[in-house]
Amino acid sequence: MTRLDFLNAPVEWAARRLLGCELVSDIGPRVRVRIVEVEAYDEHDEASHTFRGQNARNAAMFLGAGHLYVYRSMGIHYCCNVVTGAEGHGAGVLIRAAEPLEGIEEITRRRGREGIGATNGPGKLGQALGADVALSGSSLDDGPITLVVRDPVPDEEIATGVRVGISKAAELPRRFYLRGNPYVSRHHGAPGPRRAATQAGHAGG
DNA sequence: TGGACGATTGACT
DNA sequence: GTCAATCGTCCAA
Repeated sequence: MTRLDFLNAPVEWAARRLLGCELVSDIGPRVRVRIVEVEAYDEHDEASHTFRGQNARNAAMFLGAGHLYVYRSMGIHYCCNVVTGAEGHGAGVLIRAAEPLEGIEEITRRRGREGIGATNGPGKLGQALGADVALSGSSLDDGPITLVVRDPVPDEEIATGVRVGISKAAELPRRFYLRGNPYVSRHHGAPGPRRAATQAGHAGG
């Protein structure tokens, strides 16, 4: 039992609950960021790494709520996920973007750039936190990267949209972000944060 | 054992 | 707006 057991819940609820919470990395000089954009994935989701069952890469996703899952994207980038749900279920929340709160100098050093562009994407955030696959499976309760739980964000501040960069189940509205937050990622193609609020944001309220 | 692809980013036009 | 970088994992044979 840990203070993160509340993440043992439906992944979409957990995803919304994680908005506004903070991630603290003590891998190097302390870095602390506030989560502003997430996406939900679970084992029934064709776009999820866990859809085809457990394997060596995604084993961390089956460890249960409160663990960290890190994977490599496009052979280059590292992306961070918060594992949710019960042990053996293969559900988690991708942290897509965050707002730097502490250790901004370290983030700038790792990223080679500063400002909004330093943490407004999943690969960027992974680099800013110093994450890599060696951290996959570690505990977010007392591991090198920890989750700081904050008060829930009011529903009216949460926008909903379709997920980014996937080809399967791309229509599912399982992306959640803080409405109007400048650190929410922008990307090519699909409706971005500004338009999603009017096009795909019905579920957000 | 070999071929295709990916929960992305950044540079260039 | 368009495209290259880059490599582990998965699926087919």
